Amino acid sequence: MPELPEVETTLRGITPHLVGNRVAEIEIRESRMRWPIEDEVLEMEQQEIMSITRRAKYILIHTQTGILILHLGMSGSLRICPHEVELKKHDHFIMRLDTGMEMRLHDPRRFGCVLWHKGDITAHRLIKNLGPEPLTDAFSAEHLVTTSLAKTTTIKQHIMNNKTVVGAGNIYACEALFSSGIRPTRAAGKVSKRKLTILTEEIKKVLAAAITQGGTTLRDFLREDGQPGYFKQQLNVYDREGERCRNCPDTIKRIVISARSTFYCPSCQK
DNA sequence: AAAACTACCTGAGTGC
DNA sequence: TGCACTCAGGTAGTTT
Repeated sequence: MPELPEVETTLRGITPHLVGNRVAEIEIRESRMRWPIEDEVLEMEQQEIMSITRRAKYILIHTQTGILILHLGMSGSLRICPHEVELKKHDHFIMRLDTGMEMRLHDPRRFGCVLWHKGDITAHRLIKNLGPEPLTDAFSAEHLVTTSLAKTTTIKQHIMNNKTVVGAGNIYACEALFSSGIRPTRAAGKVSKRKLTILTEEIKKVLAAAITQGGTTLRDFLREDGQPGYFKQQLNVYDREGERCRNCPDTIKRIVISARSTFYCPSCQK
């Protein structure tokens, strides 16, 4: 499952293949995704793709009359390949272009979605309540301090909440908390303003670094051209239970916070 | 209103 | 080799 850097990497990878080209054919091979893929997406056929943007982990493919909203869920990926390449199991949605290439949505767990939307995207039910983008000025230390005020929920849950900030998935939430020296279990309202300021910057830094590296590869994520990302080798705590901290002699611990594996260093994170 | 919980689904890995 | 079990990157929708 792709986190924000993987989604951004995917978006950058598919854009040159799609933008400016015409959709020749849409094929729905399996409509049972998080929500059914409706036949209304066929409206894309014969239309030119104008641009591709992203809001949180939603990829937005714009045509003249509407927007295709894609989400990769936990196991989704997009591939660009020539029409002749054999389809794989779990290739559920195909967008064929007039160039002879096509984009395929592959998603074994089917937690992703494919929706067609007409009109103002900011008013869409999935988009309208989202918090700020992490890599913009809208996500500031002041914003994190304000939203954390008096919160008794853990700081990890708080930064993973899409209303606080989007794009801090499980891996990068763990990593940013490590870099900031904050224990994931600490109540959000009990983290100092100084630490929240550091955390704001570390969330930006870890996401930006991962995007630069082309996203982290875990299990089934492949970039759109099939090449793996290279970020995993520089994770400090995620999936490193029992291994030595890269910053001190202590050992990385694994705990569970709201059913999600959480990794931290007991010495470096207070 | 906020926090906690549930649901969606397949496949990889582990232990017996 | 097979079976039972646990776990996995997300998040909308429901319940407390």
